[in-house]
Amino acid sequence: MPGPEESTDQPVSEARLIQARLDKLERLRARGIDPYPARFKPTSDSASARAELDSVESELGEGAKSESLVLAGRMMARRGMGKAAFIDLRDASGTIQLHLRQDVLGDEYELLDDLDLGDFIGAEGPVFRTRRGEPSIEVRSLTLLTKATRPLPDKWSGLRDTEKRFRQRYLDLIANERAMEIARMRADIVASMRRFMHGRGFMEVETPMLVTVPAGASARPFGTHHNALDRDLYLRIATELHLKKLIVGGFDRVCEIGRIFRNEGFDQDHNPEFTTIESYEAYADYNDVMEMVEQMVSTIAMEVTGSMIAPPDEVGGQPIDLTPPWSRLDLREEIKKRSGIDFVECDDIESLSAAMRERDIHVEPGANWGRLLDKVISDHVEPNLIQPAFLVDYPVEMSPLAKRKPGSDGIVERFEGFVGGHELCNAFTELNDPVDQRARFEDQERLRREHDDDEMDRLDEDFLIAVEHGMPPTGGLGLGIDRLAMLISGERSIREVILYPQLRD
RNA sequence: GGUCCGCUAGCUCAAUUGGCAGAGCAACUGACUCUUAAUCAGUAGGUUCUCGGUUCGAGUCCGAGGCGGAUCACCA
Repeated sequence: MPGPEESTDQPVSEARLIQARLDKLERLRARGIDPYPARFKPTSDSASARAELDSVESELGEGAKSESLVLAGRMMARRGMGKAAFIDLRDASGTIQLHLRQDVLGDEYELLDDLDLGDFIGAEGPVFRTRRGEPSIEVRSLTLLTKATRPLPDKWSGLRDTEKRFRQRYLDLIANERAMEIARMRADIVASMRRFMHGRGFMEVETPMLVTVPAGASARPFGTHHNALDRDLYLRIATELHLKKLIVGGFDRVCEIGRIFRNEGFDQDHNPEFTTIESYEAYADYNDVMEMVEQMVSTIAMEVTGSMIAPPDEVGGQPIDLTPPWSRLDLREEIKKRSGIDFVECDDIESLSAAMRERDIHVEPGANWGRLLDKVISDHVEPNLIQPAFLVDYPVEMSPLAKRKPGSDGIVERFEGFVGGHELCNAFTELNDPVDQRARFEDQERLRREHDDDEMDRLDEDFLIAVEHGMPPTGGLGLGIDRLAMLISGERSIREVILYPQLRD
């Protein structure tokens, strides 16, 4: 973090802008005004004031004035005309104009000389409509609430520099209305999701982020160290195994909304820390989970935006219709249709690699079979799934935690949900056969060694012991909340839906 | 990690072939009692991301680095 005031490094012109504000600060103090008063209680806000004006006008007709209101906010613009002035006041509900007159305010009008754009001020007075029709506060009392000593970004052009927007998100929020809109939308999405899950009887829990075995997904973990125990720990890469142990413990519907961490690159679809919801429901299977996902996502979209139609995934593209039911597509058939590759025929690394090379799909040297097939899916299938769809029934090789599908050799009851050409969720009928689960983990460990792949899932003995005690039939889900926020807001970069995205130092 | 693009005043952006670094907003001084990107007159404000090189002369060309973005690879 930079020091408090790096005046020696500061460009001269910026230092002069700051000094001008500090000079005003001193003048104010000299006049006995506290530039940082401890308390101020607004009785209204800009949106309520506008509503109040509509209400008194409908009652008393044009030229009506409300009772006196008290508002507080940031001064965003000023238009001075000598003995009168207009100020645009921004608060959390919007913006309203203040009208200040020297003959009304008397000595308090001089306060204006020492105010700057960006200062927080409080104003008291009735709301009225100017001759030009602008709802305005006729200010009878003006109070400085907080002096800002740095200048704001340009009031008209806003803040475009992406680096500054992400590193100093508060400036983005102040300068760009869209930034605030997205942040609100994301908060609404999470709130709506909680209502939905709680309404379905899910108990929301919190499980450890610091773990001794980073298991439950294929990903490279962040490592850390516990000093008192002198022991290496990892940041969780999934919440899956802890939640399933709660199903073993007897809860039949649990979920967790929380941050997980994957030590991988970041780009417009990936951030090293991101948020998921995972849920586990006893006596449900993956068909029940599919139904829940389409209900949940469409309900959230409706509650947050008032529509089940999400913006197109690209400029000029088709709007995305989230209305249930979503298509169920057999994975094997879909891969065949899109790439001509049949993974049942290409059942070893050599034949699959050969089929991929024929189609100019990059074959990563040393990759295992599941990883290769995943590459085929992400190259040829995923980009075509614009309207919401579930890809259903995955090969067991790439799904170590999913239950085998009865009567289908080598296939598990797993699905992934895709929207706008991106993966949204991953779910399965959970594997609860402890002998099979142990064998699957051992396969993963073997693949890790043979392919030198440190992203393979890890054997978690505590989890295996729990499953050996008996986990009822369970349907589980993992869904990316950042991706959901991108979908519903129509933003193409994950950085726009994360308030503080990862950047280089 | 590869390739490409960008970085100029607090903010948004200009700068011709390598030839005096500019504008709008913000700031400062003054005028102005219904403006709303207020208006009018004036003033000031620069490590052109950093370091090195070529050149009489570099914002501009070359090399290295930093940060950001796009794309490819990787990361389900």
